Amino acid sequence: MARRISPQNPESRNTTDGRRVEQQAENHRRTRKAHLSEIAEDYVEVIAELIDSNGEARAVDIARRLGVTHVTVVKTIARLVREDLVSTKPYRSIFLTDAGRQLAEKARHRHQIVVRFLKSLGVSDAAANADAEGIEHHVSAETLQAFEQYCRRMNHE
Amino acid sequence: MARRISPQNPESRNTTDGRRVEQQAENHRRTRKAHLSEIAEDYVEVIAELIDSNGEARAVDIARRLGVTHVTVVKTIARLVREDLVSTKPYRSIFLTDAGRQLAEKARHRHQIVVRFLKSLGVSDAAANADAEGIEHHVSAETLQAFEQYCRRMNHE
DNA sequence: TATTATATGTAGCCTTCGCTACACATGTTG
DNA sequence: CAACATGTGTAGCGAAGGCTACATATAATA
Repeated sequence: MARRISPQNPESRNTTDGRRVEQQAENHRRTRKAHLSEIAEDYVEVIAELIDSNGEARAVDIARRLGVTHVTVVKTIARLVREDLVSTKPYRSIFLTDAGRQLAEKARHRHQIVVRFLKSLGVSDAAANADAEGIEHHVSAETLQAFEQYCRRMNHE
Repeated sequence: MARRISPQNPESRNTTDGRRVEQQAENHRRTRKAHLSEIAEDYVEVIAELIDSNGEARAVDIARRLGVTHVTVVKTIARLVREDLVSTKPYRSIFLTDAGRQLAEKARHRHQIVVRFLKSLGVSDAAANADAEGIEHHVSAETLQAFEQYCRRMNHE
């Protein structure tokens, strides 16, 4: 029976390795935390879209666009109100605060860049749109800039 | 007071628009669902790493690498056992099933491609590693292929 | 305006990932 | 082998996103 190589010992715990492991942990922590913001961004993005096209954002429409029930929307909106991204009044539609509008703008901007970038790479429209939905939330400023640069290079030949 | 543009009417509900909205909803649904697999992939990836380097994967080591407590690991591992990705015995370390090993291999492969791709684009090592952690789970087969192709083009000068 | 259709809200449930605190098993070492 | 360190397990909590079922409010229309 294969027993422990380095038993009960927190793996090869030299400092170099420890730092690498801590870095890895930090990346995972960041990614997990990002997940909370992702949903917030999706909501404000959709809300901004709806306000632009319909003049207002109603819970049912948000629900339809996100593919959830209106109950889920109501609950999540409550969180976003707590976080001061949107505001509501009972039985009235949903508004963005200044912070919410800013976040929506940022999200939309990033989203567009990612889509454009993927298309420039030769990815189909459908896949570009689908993948961007997931990717956009995990792109650092540095990477986003690299995406933009690539698009520019492609356009200027 | 601004009243409804198109009151009580599920937005401009012509068929064309309806299809677009349904597509958007579907993308969001997929992205949300992906989140469950993400965590599974992170776990099997780390477990595979640990088995390679240490000969075994212990809960504490997984915890350290993912930046969570061992309790969280134990709980999540229970789910992965239910999903037949890993197997355990009380007070023994953690093993991958065939399905788990396969998933780990796939995840690792994708992860490497994404990192390599980002670096080829000119992104720093740190950012490439950090962003890949989030991006890798949202890259479709088609996009992954585009990434690989780009890397190949870069290497062949 | 009364009826009906649609939107919003509330109650209460599930699941998942987090956590702390404490109990118990296993390994290491004097 | 006893004592101590370290790893594993369990109880019980919170926050979030999801849901169904039902109640209530608002809007459209006969």
